[in-house]
Amino acid sequence: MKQEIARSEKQLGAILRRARKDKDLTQAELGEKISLRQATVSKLEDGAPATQLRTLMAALSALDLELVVRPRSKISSSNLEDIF
Amino acid sequence: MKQEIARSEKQLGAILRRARKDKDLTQAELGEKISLRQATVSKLEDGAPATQLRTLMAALSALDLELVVRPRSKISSSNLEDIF
DNA sequence: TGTCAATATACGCGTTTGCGTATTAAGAGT
DNA sequence: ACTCTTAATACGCAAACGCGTATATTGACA
Repeated sequence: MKQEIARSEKQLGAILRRARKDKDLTQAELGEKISLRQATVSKLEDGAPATQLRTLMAALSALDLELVVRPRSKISSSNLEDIF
Repeated sequence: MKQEIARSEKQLGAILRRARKDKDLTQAELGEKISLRQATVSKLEDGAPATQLRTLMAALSALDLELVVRPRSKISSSNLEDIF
């Protein structure tokens, strides 16, 4: 899986949605794993800015993902190393 | 700057605190940049689990950081220190 | 076009945010 | 010990969360 960059709640939600679908899970199934409602997963993936950190971390955990914090790259869409 | 891994709100808060100090900013100064109170920055860095995504993303932006979502590595960096 | 699965949205509720304002506690240095 | 800066905590408030429950709405496909 490619490393996905998120600089906004919307981007983060989109990444989570893709990751969930890659694992062939429905929002309800993911919610089941982490004791959150399907509706809550929906809002998270939509990128609702007031979503709680707890919700994000739970989803990441269930999807076997982790966060990396790093300095912003010059080019947002991709890595320079990938180009050259 | 090395890439820091966060699997919990607490770890995320600790990373943000280090990044802020590296840039010689006080909580109040960081708050000023993103129109959040010093108290709000304090809670974020403490790893309050119900902190809003908006708050996280704003802080990352002001610190010129970005998030990367990736599959979990086998051994987390925190565990590495315990082993060696 | 109709059906079914999946996702988005709604209501009332208890909880917690971030707010303004302010105070308290902790750290660093002389 | 004292001072100055910085960080943590407190109060009351409006807003939004995630909850249970339930209902739209969407999308895919026979």
